[in-house]
Amino acid sequence: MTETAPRPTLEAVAARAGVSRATVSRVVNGGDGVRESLVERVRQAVDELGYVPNQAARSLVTRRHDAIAVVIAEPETRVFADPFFAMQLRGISKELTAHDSQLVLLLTEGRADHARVGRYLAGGHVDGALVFSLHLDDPLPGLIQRAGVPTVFGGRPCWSEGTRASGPTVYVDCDNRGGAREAVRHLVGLGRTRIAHITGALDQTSAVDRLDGFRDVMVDVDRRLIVESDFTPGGGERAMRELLDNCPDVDAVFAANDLTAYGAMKVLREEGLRVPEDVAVIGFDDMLPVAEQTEPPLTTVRQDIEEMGRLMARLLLRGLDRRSVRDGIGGAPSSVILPTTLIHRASA
Amino acid sequence: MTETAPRPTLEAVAARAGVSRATVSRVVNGGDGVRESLVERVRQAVDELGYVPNQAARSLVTRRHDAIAVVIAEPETRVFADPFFAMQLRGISKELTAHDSQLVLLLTEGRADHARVGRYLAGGHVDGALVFSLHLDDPLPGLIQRAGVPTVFGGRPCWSEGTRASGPTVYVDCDNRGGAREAVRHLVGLGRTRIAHITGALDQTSAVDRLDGFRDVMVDVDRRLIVESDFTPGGGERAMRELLDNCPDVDAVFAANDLTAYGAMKVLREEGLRVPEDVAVIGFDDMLPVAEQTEPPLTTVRQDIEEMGRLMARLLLRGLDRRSVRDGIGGAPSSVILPTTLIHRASA
DNA sequence: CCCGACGGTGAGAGCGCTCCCAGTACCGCG
DNA sequence: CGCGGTACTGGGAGCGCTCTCACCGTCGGG
Repeated sequence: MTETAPRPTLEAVAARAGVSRATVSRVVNGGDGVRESLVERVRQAVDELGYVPNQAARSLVTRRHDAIAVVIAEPETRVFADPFFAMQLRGISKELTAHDSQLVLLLTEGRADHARVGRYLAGGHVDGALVFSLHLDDPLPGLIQRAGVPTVFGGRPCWSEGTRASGPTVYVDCDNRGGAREAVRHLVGLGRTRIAHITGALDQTSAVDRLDGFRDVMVDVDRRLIVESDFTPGGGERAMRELLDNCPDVDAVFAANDLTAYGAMKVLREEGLRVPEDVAVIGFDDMLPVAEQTEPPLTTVRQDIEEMGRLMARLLLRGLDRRSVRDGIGGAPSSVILPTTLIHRASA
Repeated sequence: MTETAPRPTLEAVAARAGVSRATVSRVVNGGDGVRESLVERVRQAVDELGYVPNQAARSLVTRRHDAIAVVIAEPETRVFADPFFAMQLRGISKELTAHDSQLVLLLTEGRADHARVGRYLAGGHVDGALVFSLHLDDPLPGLIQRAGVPTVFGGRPCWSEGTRASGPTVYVDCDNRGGAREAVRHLVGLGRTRIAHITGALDQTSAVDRLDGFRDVMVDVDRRLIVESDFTPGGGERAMRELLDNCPDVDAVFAANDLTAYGAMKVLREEGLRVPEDVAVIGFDDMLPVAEQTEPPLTTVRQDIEEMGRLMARLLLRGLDRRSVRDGIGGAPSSVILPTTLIHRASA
């Protein structure tokens, strides 16, 4: 807790370098159109004084903040169990850093926080927002778009009634449905016939899409082979038990994510069933710490989470740049669906 | 990506309410010393116009930002495997929200980023900083303290030579050493005699402190019973293998954290050893998703991670408040060591 | 030889807000 | 009735920066 010293201003640098404020400003912002000898002199003055621009003053006139908000709306404890957000954040952070922007993190739980987030975003503190983890009937996306902040969503947002915004929605997602299809087809190719699906939390589009992918392949599937769950290991355990009770002849499981698969495999082991001999298991996400640690290692659908984060940031920043050059070349950025890959390990 | 509308200014609100800018400002900042009827009128004008103060303009004059930086310096991928940071962040976020402050997240990897972080903090963008995950010989803490930003560290920082700052250092940590002692004593109480320790990454004080705690109890321990590791599940596996090779008679393991314990238990199971009958295992952290999912459920030393985060934020904010009231009552806040609790589950 | 063009440079006007200080109205009291 | 307070309220300066625009010198072309 040291005392902060008063910081030198542009004026001070100008005085020391024997030039005007305007010239120093030009140098600090790139130095275009300033004689080389002067640039040098100003640079030196900046160094000597340890000058750092005052961001508040700068924002006041430029109306830019070089900061974007990351909103994670996760009322549950899933955030902890799941390295998902950490990886996305890492990707976002990298991209923003490269663009000299800051990351303002807004964690919310419960609706009460929504108003606060809406107010903050509307307050023009940031240039844009990256929004995650939306659930059905969540008023947040509507709130945010109404706040007029450029936004990119992580995962296809689902709109609750009437909150649907007018403008185009930009989001980044992976090909949940296609990935699921590939996983299930792999199980079919293995000769499995009683293939089950443990779903994710169905108030999220990712879970719904994966279920749809499962259904695409297993058209007339026995209803009891689809068990609703919630993306957690505990949920996976419960679902697997229910599955074994109802369909003891199940010979393959496609779980909505790796954590769920982990829970399911735990139950299978407890029940003395071998993976993959008796029951083949496939997960989703390829969360390394989980997928590689299971016994046997988990076959799973890989999505590049960090890349998704990076892409979201890039899309947002590109949109901001474009806007600032008065809608230059090309239209607004549009959504991106990243491909998935099936990673073959031992569990299927 | 909607277009942002021009936002109303104080002036506009003043005009609408038929008062002066100063009065509106007073109302917006609490409304003390303004006639009730006027307050009402101004409030209404604010609502009608949807006025939100311009933070940049405000910061420019007040020199406060209502934002604090959270610096996570984690070059490795540990961040992903470990819900640790997510939980701390949650705690910090809660506390900051309650104080109307924003959280600026600075993720760094590698020394190159350090300069950037130093520059950012020195740039006076935030009122203070919360810094995590320091390793030995890390120049970051020195850099930060020299930047003159009020800082609270997460975990006892270790200073590399010569970077030690002059002022007092404030940090929040749990009682790593005491917790370790309690765990090991518990194993002793169970009648175990060949008690091993798998350490964490010894370039972090938490790992060193836990090792010290182990040594406090196991004074003349067989050197081979201490195996250096790195806080990861994979590291735990390797360490456990080494342990079994060198000391097949080991009958208890105190692992530096739950993840390591998990890896160790995996190897024990593979080797056909029963937990806790043949080898008792204790972890550290009580990371719920891990500790409750192991087989058998893990006995571990619990630290309240979210509370640590919250406390760090509270300490920092308190320091800032105090400073602003010109060093009012009491001195600067000092470090806090939180107690740990041994959670008895089935593994020991 | 004059004029316009052109690369540099500096003066000055704000950006939207807070805060100091001067001003106004109204009260009670001598 | 006037005076000193008390309780508000408004005017204005100025936070540190960017950006427009006027200005200066230099150069080339007519």
